[in-house]
Amino acid sequence: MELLEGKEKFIQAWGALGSNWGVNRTMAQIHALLLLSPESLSAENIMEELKISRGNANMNIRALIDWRLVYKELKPGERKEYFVAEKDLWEVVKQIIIQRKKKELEPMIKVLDEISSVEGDDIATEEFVKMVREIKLFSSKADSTLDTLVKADSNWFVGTFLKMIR
Amino acid sequence: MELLEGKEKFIQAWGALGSNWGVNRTMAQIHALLLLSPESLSAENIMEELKISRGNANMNIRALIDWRLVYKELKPGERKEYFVAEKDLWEVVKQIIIQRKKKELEPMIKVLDEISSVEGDDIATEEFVKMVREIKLFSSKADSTLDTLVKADSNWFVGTFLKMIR
DNA sequence: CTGTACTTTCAGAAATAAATGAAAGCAAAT
DNA sequence: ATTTGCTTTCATTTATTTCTGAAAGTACAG
Repeated sequence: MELLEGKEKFIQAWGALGSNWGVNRTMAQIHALLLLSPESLSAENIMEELKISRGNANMNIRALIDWRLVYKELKPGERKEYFVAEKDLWEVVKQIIIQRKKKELEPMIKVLDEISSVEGDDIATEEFVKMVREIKLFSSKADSTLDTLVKADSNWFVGTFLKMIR
Repeated sequence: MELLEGKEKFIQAWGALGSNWGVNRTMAQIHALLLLSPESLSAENIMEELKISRGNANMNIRALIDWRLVYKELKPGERKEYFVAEKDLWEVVKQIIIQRKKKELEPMIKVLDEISSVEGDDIATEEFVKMVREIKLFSSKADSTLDTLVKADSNWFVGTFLKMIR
């Protein structure tokens, strides 16, 4: 296989994967391109390689920076901005967990808290409250487990955990 | 808060959560409704409660069954089909992991295998292959870790794991 | 201050995903 | 063999998300 073909395939695949992970296709493709690129790339470079518009490139680069999956790099003497991907995949996964936990899990827990104060003395209400409490308990556990996971370092994760769990 | 209002809020929140997890909004709402419902519901019931069309209800119930998050229940003497949600949340999470791993992670690993055979003796190719191998290694580790996780039982997970990890 | 080299914004266009509802399928009941 | 009660399909419509490109913004250089 040719290098160019391989690169192309990787970008496609990473894009498809990302689009199921709260990261849109283009965002993931930019990340893929940067992952494969040993040197940093400019917005211009990215637009050309992925054949996307300036606006699209800009918006998604910024989003990647917000997610801390990409960093800005300023070359001395140059006005243009360059970008580098976070290449430590464990760091990438961690960031995604952190972001999505904040955006999804935490609001859910808040709602569960609110609705567990439903009042009424009938069976239906009791059952509802019981279920909600159960879900709340599970979510809280998931939340703290993820916190711990995120604090754990990469080597620990891939090494020790795997052994322990077997 | 009123029972009805609480129910409504939960369905909304679960729908929003689901829509970020490869489960579309309506699918997640149906699941939420069934989670809250101590008895099984018919397609008709679901259509009414969520105010959705027959086709929509049917398609999403089907999908939930495919994901093993909902089961069919046939009441003796009745022609109509009834549905119940999987209520063990750890089971729900497990199913989602299993399905998404199959649909996303495994194809990614396949692509990584393919493209790690890129040929060429220049620096660029070498760097490409190195990066791809690294990603492949990480993905395979994630894959087997998830396998192990899925095999572990709920109590072990929420209990022992949490203690161990601290 | 003015030009230059960039980055950011955003209204509208295009692409994609999801929902509708009527028609077709299916199988138990008569 | 036909009706009846329900499920499934799918072409069309509707909603949502993403992308474009031109215009506006920013800031350094001369």
